[in-house]
Amino acid sequence: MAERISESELAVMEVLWETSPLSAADVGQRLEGARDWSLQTVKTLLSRLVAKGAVAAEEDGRRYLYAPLVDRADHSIRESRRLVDRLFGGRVSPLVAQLAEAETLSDDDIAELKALIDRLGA
Amino acid sequence: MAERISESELAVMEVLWETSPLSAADVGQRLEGARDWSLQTVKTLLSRLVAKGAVAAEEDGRRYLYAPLVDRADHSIRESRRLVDRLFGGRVSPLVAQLAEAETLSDDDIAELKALIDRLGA
DNA sequence: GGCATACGACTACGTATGTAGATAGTAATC
DNA sequence: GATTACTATCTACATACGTAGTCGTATGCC
Repeated sequence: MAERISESELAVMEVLWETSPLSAADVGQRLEGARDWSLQTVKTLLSRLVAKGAVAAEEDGRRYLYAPLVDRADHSIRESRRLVDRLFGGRVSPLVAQLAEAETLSDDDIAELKALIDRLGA
Repeated sequence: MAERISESELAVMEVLWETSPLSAADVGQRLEGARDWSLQTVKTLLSRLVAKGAVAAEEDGRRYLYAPLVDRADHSIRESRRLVDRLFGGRVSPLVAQLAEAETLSDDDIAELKALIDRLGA
């Protein structure tokens, strides 16, 4: 359950987080446009996710319906923590500071952050 | 030059960002304790980094001295952007909000962020 | 000059990842 | 009942990554 989810696998998870349960064909359909994958590729990713315990496969006749077992927020947090730990010594403000300095923070981002911090600090 | 730097490679980069240029043996020495690697492993990582264009190897007699070509801040930003884009739709505040909610933000973090945001918003 | 040592280059090997083809079973259709 | 279509399973294969051993050569010491 603590296995990492790769980038391609994440695209599949996104679909399942959006709607689930879905069949492999459904997932493939919803990925069209976003990813140029054959259905086989989607199926491989799904079975790897099942093997990793990130997705549940429930039998539905001759096919499976897939649903996420990993919570989206949990996953995001774990990955974020990893990154903050690896790159910023575990401190969040340097991350924000560097993004700000690189001008990759929009005014909206800053306003949202301000509101958030006000709430946290209250 | 835009090649990704893997996790193990990052440990090597950290050493070089700290001090450079260094010989392979120097790098190995400085990694003792942090990573339980043989010197060969360090050398392999160094040559992969050179192949990726992330590290320069300057001849120094019969050995090389290695120095980073990639800037640390640049690297951190690129990786952070990737993560924010992949997991939070490119918006930073949800990242901070989720970390806050998961209580992985210390009071110090929050204070720092507050100061930072105040500066940015000024 | 011969031997130990230090160094880079080449090779190795298991696992993860990205991407997909081939195959076999089953259900539906003619 | 035979053909067709859909599904999952198995197999495949290149590249990346983690980790390291071997080899050849140059160097320094005795």
